[in-house]
Amino acid sequence: MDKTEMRTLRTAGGEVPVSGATLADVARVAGVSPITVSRALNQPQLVRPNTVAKVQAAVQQTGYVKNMMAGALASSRSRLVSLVLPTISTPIFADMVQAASDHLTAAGYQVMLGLSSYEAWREELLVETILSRRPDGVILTGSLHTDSTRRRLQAAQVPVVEAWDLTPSPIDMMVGFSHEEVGHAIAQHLLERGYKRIAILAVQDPRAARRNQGLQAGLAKHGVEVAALQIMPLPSTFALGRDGMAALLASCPDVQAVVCSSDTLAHGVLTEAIARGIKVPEQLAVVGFGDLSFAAHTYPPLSTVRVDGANIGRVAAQAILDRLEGKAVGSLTDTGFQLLQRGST
Amino acid sequence: MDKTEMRTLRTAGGEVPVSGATLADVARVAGVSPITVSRALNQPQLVRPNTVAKVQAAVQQTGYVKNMMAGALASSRSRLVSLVLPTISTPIFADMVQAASDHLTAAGYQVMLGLSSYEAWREELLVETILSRRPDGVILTGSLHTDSTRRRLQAAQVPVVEAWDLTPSPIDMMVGFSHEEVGHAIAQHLLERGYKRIAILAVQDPRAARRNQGLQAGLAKHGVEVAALQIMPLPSTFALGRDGMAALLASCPDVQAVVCSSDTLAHGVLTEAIARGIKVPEQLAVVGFGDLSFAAHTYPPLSTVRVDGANIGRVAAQAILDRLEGKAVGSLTDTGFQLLQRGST
DNA sequence: CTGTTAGCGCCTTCAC
DNA sequence: GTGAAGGCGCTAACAG
Repeated sequence: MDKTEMRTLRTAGGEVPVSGATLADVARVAGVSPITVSRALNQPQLVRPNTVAKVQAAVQQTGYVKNMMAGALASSRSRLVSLVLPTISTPIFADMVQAASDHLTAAGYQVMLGLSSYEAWREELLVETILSRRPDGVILTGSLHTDSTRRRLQAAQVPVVEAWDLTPSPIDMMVGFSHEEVGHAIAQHLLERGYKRIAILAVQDPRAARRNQGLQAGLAKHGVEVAALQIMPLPSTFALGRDGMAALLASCPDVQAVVCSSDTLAHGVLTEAIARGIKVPEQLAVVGFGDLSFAAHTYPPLSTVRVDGANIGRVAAQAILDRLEGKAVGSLTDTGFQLLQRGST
Repeated sequence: MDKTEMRTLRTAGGEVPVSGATLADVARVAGVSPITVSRALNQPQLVRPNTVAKVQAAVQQTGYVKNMMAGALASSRSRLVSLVLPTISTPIFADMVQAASDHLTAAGYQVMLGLSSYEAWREELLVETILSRRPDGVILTGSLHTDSTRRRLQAAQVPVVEAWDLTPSPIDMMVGFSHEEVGHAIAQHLLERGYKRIAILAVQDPRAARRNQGLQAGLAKHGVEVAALQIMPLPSTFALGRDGMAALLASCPDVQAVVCSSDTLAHGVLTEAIARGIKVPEQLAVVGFGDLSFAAHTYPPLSTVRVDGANIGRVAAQAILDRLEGKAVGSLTDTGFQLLQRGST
């Protein structure tokens, strides 16, 4: 039996071999060439089973751990996909990350996370750093990026998905829905039910702003103006919903419907209303936005625009993977949304 | 003016240089050697300002993007830190990731994310893949890992933080608190207030189980047994809280207090109670666990065990960074917890 | 099926 | 302050 030079580390649980073995070490132990080890590990079907076994034994013996940094450099394939988003504290974003991560991990890719806090300059810095890792794909949030960000991504010739939006000129691919259309749908929904004094409670998110524009445009067509507009600082929280509702009531005590930029906010509005003895939906309608399972379980259940964050994550990841495999991929994918009426309107 | 070979890409916005420039290309344009470019970019203080300027100009001109893969291989410093956790859908975990990510990004590191869905075998696979990237640090969740995971991490000689727990034998470093103590604190809190028929509603999380053990042990000391124990499948949701409460009431209609494994669950319990006309806290006490700002804003406000996820993230990240800079770091950091009484007990 | 050769792009170590 | 040589660990391309 070969005696490879193998340092060990004394720990509570006994001796542990210190990883430092390279492909060459494994090859020496297995009595084959380095490239054969590489193939036995990465494309075993190209190697005789017998040889594969010898290599696996040698891997065990040496405690070899593959070095993907070296692999990535040699092959220009990093097996890394970057996700860039404003925050993961919003449930729909968390759902998306979870789904994208699961999908990519299953396909043998690893996820790099970049959080921009809704700030374009941070996103720009993140993208710059991210590209220096030569990711095989980048998934961004929304369609608002600095020119520099767009240029860099294009120059990098890396598959890019802009998620959560649908506009005519993507950097590369887009997976999402039209926020203006969401606004229109809400307008129609409320008008059909005879609501007139409609207020908006939103955080400072550019996509929420676009939904609000859609809503206002939709209402305007029927001669209705928004009764009150309350913009809150990020991030969207339950407490903010309660505070925002209080502010809204102060400026417009006879409001009939409140449209919120998130379910979290809407839940706060609901709670504030109930705490004040306002009956929902008899005296007040509340509309949320998101994908929280609790929207169906609040008391009373919340009407909401449902968008499937997990699906967006899955589709975005798949778009990257398809592109990497050379498959043709549409540049615009509409994941749609659903206006669900429940107990609050 | 040098005419470097520079391919361009025709896009909607005009011509964009295709990144493909290397250090050597930049060096050629700047009229210096590659190593000088490297220094001008990474340790400018070692290079004459004049030279730095020339290099920066050449970088602009060539559209050079640093290749950290090559850099990592040559220097054995990846500037990558891995976060491994069960899910990011739980608000306290999301807070932790946000804080750790912010801290690491500010220090020039990038974050790799691994989600294990509370499954040890997934964590094991993740750690294996992660180590092949040669991260400069790894932050895990909890203290329950397979032997193989522990061994691999030790062998890799990489700084490791196990977050969210505090047990006597860390792999390397630990940042968290004792879940048994949380249970004890809750027991004491409830007993002092005269509660006798105490029920537990929890998801299948090993740390929640440890809190429950602490609670049961604390109660047992005073001769009190748990009136009902309801374990729900993961993940913890608002809806699950309502369902769990319903189940609890079915098996124990006269329950006086419900202790939940998360605020989300507790909020569901609260809501179910209110929907049934049960008065909180007059007829029922509810205790949550977490760091949600809404715990203070539910109706009525929720008593909860507050743990600061953001702080855990920050401290864990800092522990990794300190270790990388050769500073001495304690292996056990107790981040503590706070039992906050509000309107629900 | 397996091996040889030749880099990938950068940084370390030493020299000047 | 700047440069030359060599190598980090792996894989592409081509032989055999």
